Amino acid sequence: MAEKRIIRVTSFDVAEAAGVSQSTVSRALAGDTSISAPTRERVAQAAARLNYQVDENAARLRRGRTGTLALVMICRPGQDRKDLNPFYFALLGSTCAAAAARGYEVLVAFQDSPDNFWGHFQDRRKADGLIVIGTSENTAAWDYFATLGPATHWVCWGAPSDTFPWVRSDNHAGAMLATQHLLDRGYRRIVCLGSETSPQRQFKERYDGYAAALTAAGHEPRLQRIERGLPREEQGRRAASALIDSGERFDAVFAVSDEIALGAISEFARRGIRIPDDVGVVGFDGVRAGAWSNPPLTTVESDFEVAGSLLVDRLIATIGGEVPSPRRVPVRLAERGSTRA
Amino acid sequence: MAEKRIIRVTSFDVAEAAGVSQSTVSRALAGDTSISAPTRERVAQAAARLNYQVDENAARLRRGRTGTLALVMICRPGQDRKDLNPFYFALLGSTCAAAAARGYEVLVAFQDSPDNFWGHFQDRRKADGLIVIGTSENTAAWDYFATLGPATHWVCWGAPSDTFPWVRSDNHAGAMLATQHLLDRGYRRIVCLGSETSPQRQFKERYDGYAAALTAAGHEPRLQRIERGLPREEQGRRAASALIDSGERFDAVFAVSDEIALGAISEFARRGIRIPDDVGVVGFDGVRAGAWSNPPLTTVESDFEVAGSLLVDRLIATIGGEVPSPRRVPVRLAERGSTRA
DNA sequence: TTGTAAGCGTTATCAG
DNA sequence: CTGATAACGCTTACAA
Repeated sequence: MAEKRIIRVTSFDVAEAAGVSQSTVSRALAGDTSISAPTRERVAQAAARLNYQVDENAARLRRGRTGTLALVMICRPGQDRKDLNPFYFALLGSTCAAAAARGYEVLVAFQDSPDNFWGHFQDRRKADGLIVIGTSENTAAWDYFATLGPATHWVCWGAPSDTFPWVRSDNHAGAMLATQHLLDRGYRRIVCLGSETSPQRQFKERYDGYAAALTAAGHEPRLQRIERGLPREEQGRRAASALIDSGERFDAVFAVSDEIALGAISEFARRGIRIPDDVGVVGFDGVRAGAWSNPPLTTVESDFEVAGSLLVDRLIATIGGEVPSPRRVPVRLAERGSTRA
Repeated sequence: MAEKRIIRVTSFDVAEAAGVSQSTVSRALAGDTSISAPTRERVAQAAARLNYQVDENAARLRRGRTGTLALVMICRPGQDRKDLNPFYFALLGSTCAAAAARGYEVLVAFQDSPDNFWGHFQDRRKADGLIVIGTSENTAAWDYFATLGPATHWVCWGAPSDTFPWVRSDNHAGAMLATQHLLDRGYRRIVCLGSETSPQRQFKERYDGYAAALTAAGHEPRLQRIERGLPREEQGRRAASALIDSGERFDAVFAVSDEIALGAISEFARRGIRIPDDVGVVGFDGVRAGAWSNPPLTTVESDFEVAGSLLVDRLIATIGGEVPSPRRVPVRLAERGSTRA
């Protein structure tokens, strides 16, 4: 036992300084009500004087719980951190905030490919549960996380299938909101830029919402498909280009994501099409960049504060042994300049 | 000892299954070279069969190290997570990636005000060290972190003073790059939108770089001050407005941050000033939104991948007992549409 | 090359 | 209300 080790103030030292037993220190500091006020005070003072802080590893070892949630952010392989959809970053932030508000800490990991997929946070007692956030496009990642044992406590955002324990935006309602807004502004030939077959499940839901609103108004839904495997903005540019070249008339587009919408706007501008006069554009996500585009992008925003809270609450419920059902995050329309006033 | 507790596979179980002692299991799994190949194999198989995973809390308690770095993101009080400068999010991502590459995990906390400032990650053995990232505007936060004991291992990005152990962009060189670019494009009356007194230390360095480049070229530096306490974009709008109203001639502005530049661009547009023909604009930071403004913003980008690596490397060096010196992150100019081609 | 045994610093049970 | 004391599951010095 001749290891070299930094000297550490332990609860024994505090006990000695306060003239009580070590277990009393533990109880006093943990707020156990059975400890008398004067004792508690003496212990608190001694602890403060000695700069004592509980060793969380020892506490967790003993308790069997960590008070930590792991958050895995799934990226596209090789993708620059900077090009990650900003919505996910906002969600990361609100998740951390929600976790903190409930007394949990968050361990964050970015994962993008099979050589770094790893979800054994709970098995290793690094965390009590797992939140997985990220693009459904990375199917390998979802295949991996689907293999986690049934004892694993977890929730996810953006799951490609309903077999995952998910929290999601109310995509259907949001898409209807967007479509109805376009109709209200007098647009009639409204095309959806998106996909009904993308692993990005949300896209399908958004398309369905769009189609439902349009059909209800007596119009024909029309889908301009995005090409797979490209950056979203490029998908938007190409879809817009293809739409123009098709020769079919249209006066508005609903894009299933802001980045697609932004790409479309730039293509329309390049081809001399004026927004919002010739063509109206609505996106989905509420990313920051949309506020700076020309014109600023009208979009459907998810309440990402609610999203973070819902993720954390669901996970904590799961940890507590409940079997919570999937949840939807409410959305709202942010009217900006890409649709007529 | 009648606690209810979930049954857990321990290294004893693996030892029994493999027919070796518990310490041999520990060594075999840790890759200790003294263990013979056949034994190692038998242990690995048994562990796999039983789905055994090391309990990190026990391991850390014993080792005295956590293999974790804490990252505190300082926000403006009350600020929406979404309005956080996107550069910080990118930095968060690259820091996590750099940490993972070096075998560390990252515990993330967002903190904004005195009631949630907290830096005792190391004292509580939750982490081996601390990375603090955030706006210098939150002076209360920096006051707090300055009180951490000298034994605390930490580094920060965006410190308001040189007494902090920092990593920073090469602001001076970046500002010179931006200014020289404007000169090369034929702009002559170049005004800086910024501040030399902001707690945001980087702003002063950027102003100095701008002034140095301009002076070297035989021109007069000129500063249009931003008003404190407003959102950056609004600061940009007002500074641009004040500059126009001053009546003094100018043909370009160098803004000390992209968000200020973006605000200025929108004000120039509102007042009928054409960019880049009437006025050239350069920003600093390389935020995503700049790529979507009208016209897209020419800017100075820090290499945030390097930034993350540098933060992590410095911190690990500090943990290892070294006394590393401050480091600068290289920058580059991203030429886009807000300056003449 | 492997086994034995001593902690790491808590929390929780039990007794008083 | 408080004090002994037994784990929690691992890593590592030491012995064989």
